[in-house]
Amino acid sequence: MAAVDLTTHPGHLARRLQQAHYLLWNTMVSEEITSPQFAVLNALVAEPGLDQRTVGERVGLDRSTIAEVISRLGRRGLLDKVRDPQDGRRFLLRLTDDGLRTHKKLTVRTARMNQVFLAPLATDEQALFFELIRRVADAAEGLRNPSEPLVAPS
Amino acid sequence: MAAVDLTTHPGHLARRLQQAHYLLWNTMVSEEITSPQFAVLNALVAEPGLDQRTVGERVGLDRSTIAEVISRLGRRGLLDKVRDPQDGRRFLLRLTDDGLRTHKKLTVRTARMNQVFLAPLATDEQALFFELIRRVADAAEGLRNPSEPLVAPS
DNA sequence: TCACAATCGTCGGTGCACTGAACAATACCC
DNA sequence: GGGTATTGTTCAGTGCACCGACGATTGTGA
Repeated sequence: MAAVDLTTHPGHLARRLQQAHYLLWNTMVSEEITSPQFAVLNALVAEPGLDQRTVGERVGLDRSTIAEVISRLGRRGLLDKVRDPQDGRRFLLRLTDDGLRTHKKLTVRTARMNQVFLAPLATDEQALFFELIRRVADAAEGLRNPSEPLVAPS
Repeated sequence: MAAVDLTTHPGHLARRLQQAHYLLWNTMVSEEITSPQFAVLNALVAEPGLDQRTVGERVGLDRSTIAEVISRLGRRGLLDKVRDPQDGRRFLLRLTDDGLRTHKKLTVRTARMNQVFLAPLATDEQALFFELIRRVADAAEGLRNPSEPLVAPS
């Protein structure tokens, strides 16, 4: 009666998109390393020695989640945690040689997977796909922080 | 060095999009009922008396996940599970009055949330947004079933 | 200097999502 | 009619994702 068409609900579409990606990742990239784990490896390739919180910021994960992901990567021997001698609250993170190798290998496979994933779209549509999703995600992300005012509050 | 730009990775974008949606849903729709739970309510408004597996199929959840979601909705008194007298394996699902009321209330709020969520896009861009995501998700979903052959195998 | 606030990490709790295995009920086929 | 396959549900295990609370460390201001 009053039922709604979920195909016009962005949340539902986003969930389905992620499921589809999860499926393809598992078959084409790795069954061991997940996509968020790869994102963490990638962040540490770009900026070795980051602390945990900053890595979470880079890849878009909160403190609790990033702690678990990092703990799994550490258990697999892909990264090292060392206390920051300058600031005893932080752990400095750095990839091991194994971590670097893994990142390199997965980078190749991920590129292949992305091609397959985006194959249904023409090249210009792919660019649009990225842009539209990014705009929506950025805007919603912006609603989270109460928009730091341009003028300092009294 | 060999780090990759995650903003051109559809999986990463999909994850961020869903996080953004989760955030907005929590603040604008409900802190109790989640988006997948609403999808289940909606499926049962459209087709009362479905069994668990079919509901999962409608909303895109596997058997394990749908079982948990339904168990939570049942615990909240939003739906009833009854053994199918015709087929003792199934449970027939039906919303309670409370479930119907909840669905109605959330439908209104969800519509408002979708407007806010999609506000960064012009109307024609929103249509494109839906179409592009749906095409990618459908295609990947299609890869899952090994494409039932048109000609029966020997 | 010393109390107070901010920051980093951890822990507990909830919920989504998948796989693989087990179990019960039904359907099918000889 | 009875053995076998199929189907619906559940359970155990793993992993992502959030929140709120807590302890430890650092930074700041009176």
